Amino acid sequence: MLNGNAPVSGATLERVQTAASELGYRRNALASGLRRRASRLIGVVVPDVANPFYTEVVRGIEDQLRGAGYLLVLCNSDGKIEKQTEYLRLLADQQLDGVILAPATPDLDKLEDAVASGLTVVLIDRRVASTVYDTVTVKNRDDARILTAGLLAASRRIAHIGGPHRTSTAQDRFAGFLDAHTSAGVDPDPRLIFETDYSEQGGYEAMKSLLELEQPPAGVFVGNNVMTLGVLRALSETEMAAAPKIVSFDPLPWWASSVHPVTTGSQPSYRLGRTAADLLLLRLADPSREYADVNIGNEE
Amino acid sequence: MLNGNAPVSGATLERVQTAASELGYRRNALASGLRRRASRLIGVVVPDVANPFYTEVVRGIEDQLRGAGYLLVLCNSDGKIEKQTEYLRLLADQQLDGVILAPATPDLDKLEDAVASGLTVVLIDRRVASTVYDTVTVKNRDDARILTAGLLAASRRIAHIGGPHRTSTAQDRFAGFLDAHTSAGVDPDPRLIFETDYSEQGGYEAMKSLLELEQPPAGVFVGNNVMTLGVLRALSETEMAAAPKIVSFDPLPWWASSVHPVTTGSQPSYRLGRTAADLLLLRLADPSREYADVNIGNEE
DNA sequence: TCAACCTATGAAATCGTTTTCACTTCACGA
DNA sequence: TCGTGAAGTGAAAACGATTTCATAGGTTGA
Repeated sequence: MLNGNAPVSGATLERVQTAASELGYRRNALASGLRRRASRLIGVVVPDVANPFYTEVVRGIEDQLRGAGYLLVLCNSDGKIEKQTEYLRLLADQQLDGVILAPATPDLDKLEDAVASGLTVVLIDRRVASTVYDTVTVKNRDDARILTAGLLAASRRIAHIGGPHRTSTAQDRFAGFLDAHTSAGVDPDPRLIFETDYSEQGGYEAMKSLLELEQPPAGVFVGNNVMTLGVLRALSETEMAAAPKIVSFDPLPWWASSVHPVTTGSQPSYRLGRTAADLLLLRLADPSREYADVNIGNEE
Repeated sequence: MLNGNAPVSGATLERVQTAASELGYRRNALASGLRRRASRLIGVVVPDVANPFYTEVVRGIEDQLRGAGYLLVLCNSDGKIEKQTEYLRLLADQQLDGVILAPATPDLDKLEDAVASGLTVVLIDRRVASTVYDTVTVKNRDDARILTAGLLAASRRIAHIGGPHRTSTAQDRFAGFLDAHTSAGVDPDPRLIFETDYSEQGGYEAMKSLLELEQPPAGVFVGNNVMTLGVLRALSETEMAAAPKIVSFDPLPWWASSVHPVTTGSQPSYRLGRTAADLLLLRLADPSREYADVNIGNEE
């Protein structure tokens, strides 16, 4: 009755509402949700909020959700499929209205389960092999190509430290890396290509290996910010006449002022979050809507 | 019945449970919560998740809550009392079991409302003028004293760029700053003392003012990490023979490798989060428990 | 054998909303 | 004046779990 759907007259409605506010009445969201089959809660599952990239994404989601009266339930999957699955299950149990998910793997099965249990899902950052989800990603391939081209302008020996090849982001960024080489007519040296797990330690070890080569690369393309932290650590441990130039995805605010300056594209993470929240709200309003696949650039 | 509280025999219970899992039965948390008057949801209200300090705190809370089967509802107050109040109200409406709050102001009234509406509250980071809350803070005064003493060992002209004096953290850190001066027998120069709002812009402007002095300070104590970003920006815009030494609260992982190195105490933010979550779980288990006021040091 | 007691079991009430439904009242046109 | 329709009202059902309650069944000791 208090949600305005009852066919009561204007005067009565008003009397009820003033009485309600005078008595300090507060609607019990649990009871309301049980009846309406909706909880006004949106889940967000990311690998790690401590990563500034995802932090900004979460921040963008929250700002957008707040306007629509939703609250945000935060979950860290640590990039592990088991944690992700467990969380999705928990979120479905809590009757969440929707979930914004940065999938740990492009594995579809687990996602299908989630959707089967009634969760509305929007994917961010990483793509999966399916077109039945709203998806928001950034221009990985283009940006990687541009960053790599910058390095190739100075030297032909460019290394690549990338994330796990099963993730679409790592694939796309590597593709951009190769694109730039093709354009420049350079054959990438396979000894300079490293695949790690997007971790600080992975970046550190890869960079160590590179520095131990007889002829270290003149430039290094690093696939994300966390690995770059490891790369910088490796660099700071090594004395060198000329350190390789570093370019990286996912900027951290301070990289310009680092001893070893890092060049990055501008990752529009905050906007990624807002866009994902928008898409989710749109789908909740109209479930039969066509699926959107938004690719966020750096323009604007 | 499915929560084990019913007086059913072992055999029957087991049969029901296997049947339930075979049918893929999932408990509806809304219905369960309505009846039990508990939602298995814990709210976290912080000024800004995009601040690495709070990010780590949130991460710690989440890790701890997950083990206990709770989910985390994240809210950014932007340090504004209105947003904080609105969120607390929303969280109470959602029948959250408890809230971990970094209070925007030491203002008690708004908090009392929240508690009156049935929310169990644990305070973090900032203290309020009341002893009826579990509180977890860090050793602000001691750390500030130690950091300042380090600067005073090199020079007697040390500046202070602090947060708003109404926050307990800013008060404590300033007190530590003064402690160090007293110990060293130095009178702080009031022209070197700045109070801002814990913002990047505030830090930037304060540092600009300092650099325009005839005799800039030899060292600067900065009250938090965000202001330090502004301080570094100001430094990078200015050519100097000898830049002032910077010490700051709340480390960012890269400050050691910055062009202008920043010295910090180690802010045990992750542990702060875990401890707060622990306290909240303890209080939920035993509401008549004595209130705890934990001060986390850097030991271990 | 029977009373007394304990345990297992199914039915029913409850949590606080929202929604449906049957019903009354009133106005209007025939 | 009566019938039709619209509009407002209050009661009751539903959401899905938990808790209480009464009852049935079984066991034990006198």
